[in-house]
Amino acid sequence: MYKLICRDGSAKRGEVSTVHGVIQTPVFMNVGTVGAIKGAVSTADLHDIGTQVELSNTYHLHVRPGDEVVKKLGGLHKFMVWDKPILTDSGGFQVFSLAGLRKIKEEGVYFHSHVDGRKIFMGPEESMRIQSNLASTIAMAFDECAPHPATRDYMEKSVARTTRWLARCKQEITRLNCLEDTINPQQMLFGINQGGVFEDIRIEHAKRITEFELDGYALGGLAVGESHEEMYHIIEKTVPYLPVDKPVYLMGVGTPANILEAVERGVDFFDCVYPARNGRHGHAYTNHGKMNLLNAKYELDSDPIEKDCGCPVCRRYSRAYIRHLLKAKEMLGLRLLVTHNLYFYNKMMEEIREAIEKQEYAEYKRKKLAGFEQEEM
RNA sequence: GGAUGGGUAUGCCUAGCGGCGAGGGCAGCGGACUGUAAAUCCGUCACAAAGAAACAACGCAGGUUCGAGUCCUGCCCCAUCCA
Repeated sequence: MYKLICRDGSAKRGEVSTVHGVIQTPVFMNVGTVGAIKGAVSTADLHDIGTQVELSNTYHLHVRPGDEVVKKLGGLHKFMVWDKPILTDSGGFQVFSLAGLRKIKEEGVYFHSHVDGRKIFMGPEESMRIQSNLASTIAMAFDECAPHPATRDYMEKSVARTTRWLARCKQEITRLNCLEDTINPQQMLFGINQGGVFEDIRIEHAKRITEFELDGYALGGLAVGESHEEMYHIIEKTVPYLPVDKPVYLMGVGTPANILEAVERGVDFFDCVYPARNGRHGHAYTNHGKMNLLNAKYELDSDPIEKDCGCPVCRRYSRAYIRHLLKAKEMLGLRLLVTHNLYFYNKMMEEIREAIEKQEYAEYKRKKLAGFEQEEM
């Protein structure tokens, strides 16, 4: 259930009530693809840094350890020891990212497992069944995340198929939620809008998927190679065709700046591998932009990543120490950086929610973006 | 003193067995990454250079050869073993 608390321009401040608690939106979901945030960050750590929703992946958990295993162990929440909401991505993104290992058909997608090469079939029903076994709070519809660039013809056919798949997803999850041994019979379903950078296809598709009366709607297939301007334009043109009383989720996005722009255009949910991956790769997010702690200039820098940051890392450790850990390939270095980055994202979302409530979003966004442009401290 | 094995570029390790204008790794330095096949990948790493051509450099000195990091001789170092 989505409750719209207030609006500031197109920006929305809302709440999503779920069986695993209330999600304050706009929200950034922390990505833990295989049921773990890469970088050795535990679910206990996630509680400390204000994470509201964890995101895991249908395809990856199906390959290993297997969704049946997770179900036997009581579902993903119990398995990974996380009692707040979990959103599972459907495997649709793997249709895009594992392009060299799969074949798309009307019935679904044939993958070669990236782990051992064995053949895996996943269609809408399979994806829903897996997600039901995982018992996530929110399941995503199985879609094709189409590549960019794509021809108009390809996109039209892909989107039409994604719509047909959505009908099958809806039917299957409705059936699964009624079964007696379903762990989470109140599992929610979000549909996914596609269409690449073709505005009219996006809008037409938005109208079509809205008819399914789902729990939320996502914009997929963005940030896959198109320019920021194209992405913002598509968001701006498509969001008005999605219901205002349902959460809108911009999948896989993005940089702090991307999020600030998308919130202004009415987006409620985000997720991105950036804070975790870039953290593992030595980058720290700050209010003054991104810093690469691997750079030689931090060798003797005894300051924390960010002086006024309230995260558990900045309260204790210096840039020089974290740089040393990264150089020494100590796992602790990755963990500290990823923890800081996720905190940074979570904190920014908190500020965003506050700014919308105060009807100061435009000003908040302007200042925040200006800060990112500043020279590093 | 004798035996054996070695000395390869900018710091370290290493490939090489007559066509080398010398390959790789580590370390260093820089960059990329957007619903995670990513603690990954890419670039750079003698001098000079916008780039191209050309040029320096395999412990040292000679020699054989059309051609030597590679073969031969002497010497200098290093390691291990024997006195």
